[in-house]
Amino acid sequence: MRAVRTRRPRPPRPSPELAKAPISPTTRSKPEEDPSPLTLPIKAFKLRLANGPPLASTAKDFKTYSETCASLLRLCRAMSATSTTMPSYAPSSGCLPLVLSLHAHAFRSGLTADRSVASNLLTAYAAFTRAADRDQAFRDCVAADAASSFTYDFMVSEHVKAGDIASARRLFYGMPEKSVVSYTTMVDALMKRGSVRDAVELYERCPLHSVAFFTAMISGFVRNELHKDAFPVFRKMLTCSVRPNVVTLICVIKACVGAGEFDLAMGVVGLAVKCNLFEKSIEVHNSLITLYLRMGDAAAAHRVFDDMEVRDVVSWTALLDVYADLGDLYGARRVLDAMPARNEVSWGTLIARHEQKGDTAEALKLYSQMLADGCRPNISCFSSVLSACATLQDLRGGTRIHANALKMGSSTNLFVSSSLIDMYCKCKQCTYAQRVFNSLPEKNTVCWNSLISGYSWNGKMVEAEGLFNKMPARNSVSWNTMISGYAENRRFGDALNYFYAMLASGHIPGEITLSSVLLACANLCSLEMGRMVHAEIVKLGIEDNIFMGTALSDMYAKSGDLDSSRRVFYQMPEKNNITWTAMVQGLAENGFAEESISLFEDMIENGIAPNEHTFLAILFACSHCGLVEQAIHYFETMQAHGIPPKSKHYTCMVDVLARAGCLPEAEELLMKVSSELDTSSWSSLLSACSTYRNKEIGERAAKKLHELEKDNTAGYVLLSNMYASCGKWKDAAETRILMQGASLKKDAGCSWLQLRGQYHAFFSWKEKHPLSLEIYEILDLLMLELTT
DNA sequence: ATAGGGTTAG
Repeated sequence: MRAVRTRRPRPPRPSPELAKAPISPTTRSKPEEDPSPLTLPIKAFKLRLANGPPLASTAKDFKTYSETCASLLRLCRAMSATSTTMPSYAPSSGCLPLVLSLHAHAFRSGLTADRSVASNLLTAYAAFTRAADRDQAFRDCVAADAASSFTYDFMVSEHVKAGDIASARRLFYGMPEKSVVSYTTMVDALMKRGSVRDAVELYERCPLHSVAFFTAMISGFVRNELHKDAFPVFRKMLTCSVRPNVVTLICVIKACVGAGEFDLAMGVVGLAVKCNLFEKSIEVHNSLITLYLRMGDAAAAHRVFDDMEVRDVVSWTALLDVYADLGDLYGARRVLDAMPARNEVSWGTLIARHEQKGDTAEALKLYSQMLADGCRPNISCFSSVLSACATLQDLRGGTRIHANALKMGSSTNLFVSSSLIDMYCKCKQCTYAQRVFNSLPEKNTVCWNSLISGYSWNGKMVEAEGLFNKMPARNSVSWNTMISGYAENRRFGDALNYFYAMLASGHIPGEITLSSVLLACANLCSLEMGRMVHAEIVKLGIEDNIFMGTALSDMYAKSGDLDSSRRVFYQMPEKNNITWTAMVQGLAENGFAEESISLFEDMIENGIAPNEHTFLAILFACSHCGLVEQAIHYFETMQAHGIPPKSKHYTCMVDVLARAGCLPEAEELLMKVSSELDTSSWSSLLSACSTYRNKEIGERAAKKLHELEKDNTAGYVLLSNMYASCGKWKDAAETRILMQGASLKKDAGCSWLQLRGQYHAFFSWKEKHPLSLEIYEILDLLMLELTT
């Protein structure tokens, strides 16, 4: 024990001025008026030590001292909250010596075993974060059989606060009589660590009840996103006639919101009204705002806000979210400006909403404004703003935010690092992403998924597959990532193989899985598999889902089963512009050009906004019917809709004109926009030149094509064809030789079919199918059957 | 024991 400096050189006499005497050297230079009444008891106590009778010599006296000391300590703790602005309030500035002195005295007097003294010493040392002294005091207590239930409860919560759940657990199981307080502490700690199973086990074994205990379970389930599990606890609480309080109510409402159980929520609110629970609680009102918002009743949410007598930042932020949820980001911004005080959550909400709505640039701008406003970004904010950088592929911005996160110590947070991995991958920096991933001390499935998805986004399926095989635990997102990754990289067969593996692993496919699988089916023209997926969708009861319907209708159209495609389309209860576009396109590509055009007109009449893909489909339809006038009309309509034509649209228009024989017009259009076009437009013109035997334009087109792309085999073939069609056999032959000289070969076209899960490809000349001899024999037999 | 915001798949 250290010697305690309790006496100052010149002990002040008790007099009115002395009440204002400085209590420690650090405060001596401070202005005499003290802003807080908190220091007064400490001064009084110091005076008592300085001038009063010697310290207590009996347990009773000592109890008075130690209790005084404990209450002083509570004051110190309250003041230490303001100790950053006022250093003299820091707990070390005078109280600790008092405690040490009291402890020494108690030790000398053999009073450490007094229950009250022991527990006050314990709390005192805990307040000064002197863990070793605290633990010694606890051991003294136990040895002297002076440990009360409170002592144990306190120590359990001390260990929990220090994050030492193992010690807390050991202590808890060693408790002679477990109190409901310790049960509550343990359950809460376990829930916060995500050990839901352990928490539930304790809950089921606990013979005692209290509001806090039940509430801790409810909030624990909510924290772990197991909203539905919270309801039985609430029900049990009511059957045990434990009255819910305000905190319970808040947690239960949150559970209802999370589970989407709004009827139940209204029942709970009714109950709360009956119990008079939410009269003047700001917190309950705040949670009501969010409840009504999630119910889709923005007006009611607003009313709750308006009716509140006192509002805080949370109320205002919830209101901001009401506006944002209605899509009124401008209104949300106005709320932010009108708020009496903003914090990082208010800014973060607005930023997240802009990011979600796709206004990523504005999200980044708001982020800078937030920093300028003096708010420190938190985990959520980093996540959304990094996500914005990912969509913008803004590597510089993303790196800067990475630096900010590093500085704030948030870079190893799993939410932030998942976003970082995603951001670096979207910016084509897989190495950095991998580095972020490697630097993580602990990884969760989301990080793994992010990196896998990042590699597949960059077309690196080998790496993606390697990670997928290595990861310790997979969820359905992991499977979806692989399946859609293969579908995106046009490896449709692999996508289907992963789908089979997913089913075998016992994961239930969801909308996302099935839409990728349908995309694969559509591209493989695998009608059989597509029908199976359709059946699966009906079985899962999600056939009315707009994504499912669109993907199904598209799959049938691409597989050539237009009847089924139409049936799905017309039975859909809800359609969006993508649904309509897919159908228009399906009809166009299958040669139902008139029907495609009339469906497009229906679409416009129904007020569905066409997009660039819709127009591409309709131009395609026109080109196949030779409807030049119509095509020009739609081409102009498109621009009137504010959709700038892209190279594919020009290609299509050139194709329309060229097919109809308007070769000079086609060439003129091409020359006008040539720089933005890809080579296919020139190929298309060249091809038409061979049909219409136009040698002059054809040669110009071929020249242009050659300039743009030296290795384009199609160009040589087309040119050669054109010469052939004009009867210029010599030129045709020379072109072929030229092509071979450039060591180019025409890519072989092929067709394929699926048989018992295996794909068989058929080429026009090379690489004969291994069974081609047999196949042709059968074919001959069939032909014979048919003709006789 | 507590209200407001967040990451990966289409």
